[in-house]
Amino acid sequence: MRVTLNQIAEAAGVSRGTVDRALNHRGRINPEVAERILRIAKEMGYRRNLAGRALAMAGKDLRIGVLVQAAGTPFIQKVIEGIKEARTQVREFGFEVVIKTIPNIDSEQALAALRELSAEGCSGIALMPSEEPEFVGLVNSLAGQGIPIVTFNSDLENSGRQCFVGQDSMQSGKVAAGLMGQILAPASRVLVISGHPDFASHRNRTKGFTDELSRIRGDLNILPVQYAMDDEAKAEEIAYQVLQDRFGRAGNENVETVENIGIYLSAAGLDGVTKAVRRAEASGSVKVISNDLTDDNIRLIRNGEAEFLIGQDPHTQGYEPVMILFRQLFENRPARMDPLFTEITIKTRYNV
Amino acid sequence: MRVTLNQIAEAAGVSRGTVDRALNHRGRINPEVAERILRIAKEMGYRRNLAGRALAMAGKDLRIGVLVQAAGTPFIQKVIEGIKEARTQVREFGFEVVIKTIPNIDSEQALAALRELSAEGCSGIALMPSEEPEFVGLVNSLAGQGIPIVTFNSDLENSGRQCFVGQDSMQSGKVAAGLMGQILAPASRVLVISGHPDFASHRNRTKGFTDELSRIRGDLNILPVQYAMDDEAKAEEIAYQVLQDRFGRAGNENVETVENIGIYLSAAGLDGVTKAVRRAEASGSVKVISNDLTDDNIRLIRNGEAEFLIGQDPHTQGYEPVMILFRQLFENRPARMDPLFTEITIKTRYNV
DNA sequence: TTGAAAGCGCTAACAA
DNA sequence: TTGTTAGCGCTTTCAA
Repeated sequence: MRVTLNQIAEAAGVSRGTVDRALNHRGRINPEVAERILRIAKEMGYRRNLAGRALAMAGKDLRIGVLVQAAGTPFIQKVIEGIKEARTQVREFGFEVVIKTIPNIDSEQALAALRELSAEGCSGIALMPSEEPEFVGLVNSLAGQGIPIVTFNSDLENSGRQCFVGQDSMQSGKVAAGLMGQILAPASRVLVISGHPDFASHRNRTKGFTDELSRIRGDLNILPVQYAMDDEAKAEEIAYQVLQDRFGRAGNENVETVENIGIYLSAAGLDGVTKAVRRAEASGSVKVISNDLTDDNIRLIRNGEAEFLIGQDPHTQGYEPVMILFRQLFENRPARMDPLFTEITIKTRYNV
Repeated sequence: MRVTLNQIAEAAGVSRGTVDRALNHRGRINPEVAERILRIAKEMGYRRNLAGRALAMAGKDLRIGVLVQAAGTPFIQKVIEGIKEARTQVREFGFEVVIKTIPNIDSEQALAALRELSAEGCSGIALMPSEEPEFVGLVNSLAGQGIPIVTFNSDLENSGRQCFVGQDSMQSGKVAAGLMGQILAPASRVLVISGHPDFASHRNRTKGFTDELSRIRGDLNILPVQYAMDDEAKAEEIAYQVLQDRFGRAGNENVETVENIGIYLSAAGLDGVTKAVRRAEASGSVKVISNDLTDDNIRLIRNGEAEFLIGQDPHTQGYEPVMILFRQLFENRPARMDPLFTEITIKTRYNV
């Protein structure tokens, strides 16, 4: 049988309550007694039993709030799956997880939802932030009240938030650059299609990609970045224009077969690009690398329409923020403060 | 406050014990009553509280045994880390995890260790199997006694084991083939260095690789597979012989710069190959893909000595078997029977 | 600063 | 077949 608080109490000649105070640093205890108890506990090989703690705390109605924006997108759907998995785990200990979703990115709605979470008495909140001053103000105010805030997917660096869970976007772009550098023939052209210039993660991926690729492959011709605004049709047009340029509308006798064209998608648009490649009849010499393992993208890569997908582990982006808050509120251990960067995964048609 | 057994008992006009019997299908209950209770529980939105269960079961001294072979190798070290992480989690519920390690692969010692675990009264066992009849016999006998057995890293298909956690080696070889196919110039030569012909996972990776690569890249010249027996010096010699063949000892004026040489390591040996490449002064035109994210390999890929590493998630190979057994013994839910293949990860110097 | 005691939700042994 | 009851290890309130 494992060592319990009672056994330590007996060995130390004090009550169970005193042992609890010592072990959990609750104060209201004679420092010397505390020290002695700590020593005895160590000697006896004491390990806390979480079940006991959870049960004793069950009356407290601990509640974790989660605010999700852009809940309609396939990527965020996967994040939500992660949140829900964490919720079922947390629930089994008797605690609640309240999820508020907003279909798009909307700072008004985000602010309202955060107010609701606060009003509902959440003891910790995970959120996809808005950068509006009022929103940031509320985050800071909540943090000031001792409610830990964890940002996910997108960060809010200069705020009272405790930590961030999400991707290192710059590095994600570099990973793509490394791959592109491996598969393109000398002197090939490279087209970069990004999502939205206002979106930090899209910007950073693009920058990481172009910086690194020009560094390692000076021979390549990297075309100016174009923005598809997360619109498949737009992505298709951008890609088609570039492919056209080379192969001509009705076949071209001067095709150089060695050189090829690389396309990097730092946001949505793979479906559009696929159509453009078909339309331009250029499939043989185009190498495509895209972000995000959405169901559509997975289908496309299985079908050979892209060489690589770069993933950012959306499941973890949902799961970990909730669990970080849970552990912190439930156990009494020091909180995680440093950002948790999710793994950057590389997928081909063989391991997707 | 959440719904509890007591509340259901009250609502149903029965005792808590009866509700427990109904909800956990323990029998000794009137089927109609059980059905009614189940219905009421559902209506009230009952969710079990694991903390309560864990606490009530704490006296039972539940013990999970783990048998690890080849514990000295860097790869298995990572597996053991996974086992230990699972152990700390399981311990917090008051249960024990007993780990027995054997430095090498040794069926005698493995058998002895399994006997010990059995004698120590483990309620579930995770193990890296031996294929010796006596070992298999003991596995079957334990399974027959209702002790669930989970194999990991290496499987024991035709036995009473419940499920397997490990890699799909054949697919791992195909992933490597897909990458090699992307990065090799036309008509290049490919050298495959495997570990041991008796080792199923090495064999399967090699087969997956050569089959797939010859399928997708008929132009390549895949040399006969050679075995390095997990010996770095041997790997170095094999690689050096092949590289020699082309570049000559003291430089060669007829080097064709377009064509290159691909080396696939389906087991250990990257350090040796690296040395061979240096010795042959062939670094410019050699493309290396190796298995396993050992610390040495990570160092080498960071240093640019290989293009890709294929990982098999050793942490999960240790963590999951223990957790599968824990969940199964602790909760009363249906057990996992189908193999759990760990993710095949692709790493470059950028995302390792 | 310390002790005593109630109770968290559940299981299981025993009684009916 | 059902009810009763004694805990499991811990937290927390109240009293000393």
